[in-house]
Amino acid sequence: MNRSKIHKNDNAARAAWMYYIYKMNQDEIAKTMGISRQRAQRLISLAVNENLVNFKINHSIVSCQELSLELKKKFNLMNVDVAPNVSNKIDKLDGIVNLASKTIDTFLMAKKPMNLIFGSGLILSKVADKLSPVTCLQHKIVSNIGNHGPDGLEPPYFVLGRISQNVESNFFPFTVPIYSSSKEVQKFFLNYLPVKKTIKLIKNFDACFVTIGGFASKKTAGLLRDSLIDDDKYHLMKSKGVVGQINGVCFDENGKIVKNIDNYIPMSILPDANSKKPVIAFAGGSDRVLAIKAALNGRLVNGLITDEVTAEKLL
Amino acid sequence: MNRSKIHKNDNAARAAWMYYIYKMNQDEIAKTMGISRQRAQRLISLAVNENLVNFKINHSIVSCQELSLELKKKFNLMNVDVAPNVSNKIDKLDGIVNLASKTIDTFLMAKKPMNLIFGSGLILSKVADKLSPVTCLQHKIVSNIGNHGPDGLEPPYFVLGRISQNVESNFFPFTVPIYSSSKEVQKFFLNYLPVKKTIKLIKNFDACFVTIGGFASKKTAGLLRDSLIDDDKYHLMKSKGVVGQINGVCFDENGKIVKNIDNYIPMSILPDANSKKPVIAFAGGSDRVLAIKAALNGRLVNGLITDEVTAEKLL
DNA sequence: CTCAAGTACGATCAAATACTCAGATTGGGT
DNA sequence: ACCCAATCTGAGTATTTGATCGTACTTGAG
Repeated sequence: MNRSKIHKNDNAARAAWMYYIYKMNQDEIAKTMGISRQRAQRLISLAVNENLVNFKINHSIVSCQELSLELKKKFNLMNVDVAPNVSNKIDKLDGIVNLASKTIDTFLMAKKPMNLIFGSGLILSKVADKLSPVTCLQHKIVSNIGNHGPDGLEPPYFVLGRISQNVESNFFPFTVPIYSSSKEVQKFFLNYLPVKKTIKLIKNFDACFVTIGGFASKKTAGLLRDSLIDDDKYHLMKSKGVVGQINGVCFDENGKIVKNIDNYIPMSILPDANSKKPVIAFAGGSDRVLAIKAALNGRLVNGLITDEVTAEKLL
Repeated sequence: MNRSKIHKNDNAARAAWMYYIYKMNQDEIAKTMGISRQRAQRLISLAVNENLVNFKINHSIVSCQELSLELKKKFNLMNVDVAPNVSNKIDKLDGIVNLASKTIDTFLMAKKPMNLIFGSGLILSKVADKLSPVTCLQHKIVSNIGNHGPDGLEPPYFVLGRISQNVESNFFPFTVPIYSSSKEVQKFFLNYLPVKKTIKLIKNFDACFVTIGGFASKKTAGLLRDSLIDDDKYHLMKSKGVVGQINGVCFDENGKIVKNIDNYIPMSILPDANSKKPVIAFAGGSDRVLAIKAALNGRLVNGLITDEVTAEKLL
């Protein structure tokens, strides 16, 4: 955030304050600030786009509330949030993204220093874009998924980088490949000092946020779609019973991690969800129900933010 | 909150969610919910009026931020919040009310059981109306100002009652007069068992919220305006150096409590602001600057929520 | 059952807001 | 200093939202 942007945001926040809190209309705001009405309109819309304005609906929509309680009970979870579903027109993910970013905002605002661990995935990267601008130098923000793909490529969702667009904090990327193709490579990285340090941070986590990837079809398997694995590997994995993955770590329908996949040693460190600390998954969509259910049953996570339809299917 | 209202609020919340979170327009919402556009509009506006929608501006407007830091330092305060000022057209109080209700909302949401003490005053009653609907049976909500005036009249701002419109909790009114006119009356109430119990709750407070009343002129002296005292008493008090009051307890320009006013024994119990617990005043307006400054100097409170102009005058 | 009072409804219109485009301004690079 | 590109601006216009009003429906008392 550069200086001029801060100055602009200041005006935007002021305009938004007048609009949403004082309920003034754009004409009045324009007059008060000595600008044109259009400019006032643009400031307000800027404020909304820059996530300076938070809309919170302060009423648990009964059906979502109920779903969330049932999920909590059935899978013995710590945190569950269910976003209302609407029509198919609206991207289901938006609701999850909104609730997720609120949750993370809360952690970021906390005064107590924490190690906050972030995985990867489409939802998480959208969430990162939607975080409220904040400075929280007390925390450490750590990635628990490798920062390069098999060919040295940058993986598609560079979550930490996106977070740093909005949040001023201390960032610790995980400088390993998403998966190693040999034990030698794995060994090297596990003994590489910067990596060792990051692993220590991850193991001392205070909260962890991940997405759950599906495996049902070629289209829904994120790993394949993002060219992190090829067709052959995809089929090999399926034949070994893989139904989903978190940060590249594959698991079967019971949530048991599937090891021994040739040339595929996932490097991500998944925090222990049996601890008292939250390990929250953001995931939804009917093509992922199986994967989510497996992850919950295997207690790979202890919290879930999802949407109404998915929640119903999980029960 | 009766059953039908809850049901209605449920739809309202859903509509508001679609409008503010999913950014759908009223036409789309109407189609999705199978209702007319007008009805959708009315639901959204209902949601806003019922405080189901919270607008939070997530950006410390730089000048307000600075003022708040300076105030904190100058008066050694725990919490300070400054609402941006706009034009004279807009009621200055609205900004204070907004920040204040957010603050109180936070306390109400807390899981830890607390004794929350509420005083009286115009701002506080507006704040009460603006609280988000919530159930918090873990807390005790206690009044520390008497619930009847000198002639048995109900005082103008029945804050506890207004809070209970929005908040489901345990309420403890303070069943004494705002002030006693004789030591006998005072003595009776202080020994009256229900009162003793409430006093105990007040002394064990976890947070306390009050307003600061001015005394500068007949118009600005709330006590007089609300017919709790008469002209004679007002002049008597002024002659004794009174510049402001909290819950009817009068103090001079150093924030020292003025006692020995004939036939006027305020019954309110002001919590100790030298403790670590927050005692927060909601107050603003140029006619109250003197009173606010006195209260801060005398450390009758340890936190303040005010507006930009007042903050500047305090420095 | 009937009537009156109050509430809800949707059509219509006025007001407010969002978008578009063409000209103006700014700022970085040579 | 000049130029180009990018951004910003305000007028005009399209879209969306809010308010009014008369009708229809609901409710509760008699």
